[in-house]
Amino acid sequence: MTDIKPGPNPLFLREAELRQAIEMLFFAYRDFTSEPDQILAQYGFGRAHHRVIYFVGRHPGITVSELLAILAITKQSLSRVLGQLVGEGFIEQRPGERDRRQRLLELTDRGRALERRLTENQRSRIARAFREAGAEAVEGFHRVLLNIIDECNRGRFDRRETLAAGTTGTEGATGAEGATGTEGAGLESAASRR
Amino acid sequence: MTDIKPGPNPLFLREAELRQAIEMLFFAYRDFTSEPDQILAQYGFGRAHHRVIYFVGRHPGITVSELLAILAITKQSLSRVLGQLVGEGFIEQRPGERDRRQRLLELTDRGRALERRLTENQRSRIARAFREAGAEAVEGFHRVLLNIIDECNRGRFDRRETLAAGTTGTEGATGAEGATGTEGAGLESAASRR
DNA sequence: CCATATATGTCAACATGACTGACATAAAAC
DNA sequence: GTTTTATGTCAGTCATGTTGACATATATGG
Repeated sequence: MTDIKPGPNPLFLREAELRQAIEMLFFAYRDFTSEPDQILAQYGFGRAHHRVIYFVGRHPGITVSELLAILAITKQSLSRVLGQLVGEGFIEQRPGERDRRQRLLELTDRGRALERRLTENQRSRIARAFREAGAEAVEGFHRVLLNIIDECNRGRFDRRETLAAGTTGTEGATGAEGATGTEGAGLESAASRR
Repeated sequence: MTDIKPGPNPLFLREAELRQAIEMLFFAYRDFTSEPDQILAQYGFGRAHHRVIYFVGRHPGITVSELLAILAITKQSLSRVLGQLVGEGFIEQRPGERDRRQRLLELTDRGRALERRLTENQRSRIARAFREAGAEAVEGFHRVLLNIIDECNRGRFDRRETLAAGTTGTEGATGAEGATGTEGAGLESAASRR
């Protein structure tokens, strides 16, 4: 009873540990999204807009299909928010070069500004948490979180790809290629889902 | 720390690391909730019902106010789902002893069965992730996640309390007291919020 | 005892973001 | 030249959140 786990019942402790993790995920995700939500409200946007802005910013030149695969929502749902974002000048569309049916998506300057404003918030929250928890904890955080994610979605977090995305640099015209490569695996599973 | 980051630009890597964490939270939370969502759909329920069932199960005898403070939604929103759960026999209400205005909430057998079914799913996902990541990683996971949570909500995860909840055992008639004690701090902040 | 505060419930209206189903168009592919 | 694919769109529904106003029962403090 003095310190931790002189335990009367290790199963109870394990139970408590799992329950705690469940609740921490709930509170962490809620707190993590609440500040951006407030910013978005100023623009008349919601969390759905944030997700679109985020992933378009992350994968410049992404196609609508790829975006749908990442978000795992219907095209009708995406259409509403994407339409607003394009209409209000946060996102630009341009036809694909090889396949002119595609509408490649990209942030405008205005979109990039909003993206920075929104993500900056979350980034600093994470950065603070990482700093306070220490490098070793960060490693464990990654490892556990990755294992919580469905196996079919873990491909998005391959060591190679993420680092590559950061080091290939420009992120401009080549973005489409990068996005296609990154989301290839995910596309299939999501496509089969709906 | 030794063999990682031979990197060309430590700022880029840090950027990538933060971005990766943001995305992992997104995917992890989505995958984490999707299976329970499917089960809930069979009952005509949604995620909101899950949250109510979960926290009532976790704090038997909890008051409506306390539940509102945890969920951080309006009483009108809660009323709808709570009304359904009571109406369909998943949750029971009884007047408070000291304060008869209160409606103390408790799961019925039926409610407990659903709670188990729902949470079992998430618990095994977390358990698997913990097992595959290792004890050290779990420690880091906890530390980081706790730091992501708003400071005012971290009180819910005091070492003492969680373990106490696990070791006090019975979780029956004494639940009301336990719940009141556990959520006391959180109540104020949320109460002042709306 | 009466006035006020608190715990809870309820009605009504609305916004967001998801869903399904059906249909349309342009371009690619075979 | 038919079929498939990428995308868009119309129309309706549902779940879950919101605000605002008001009702009721009980507690609490002069």
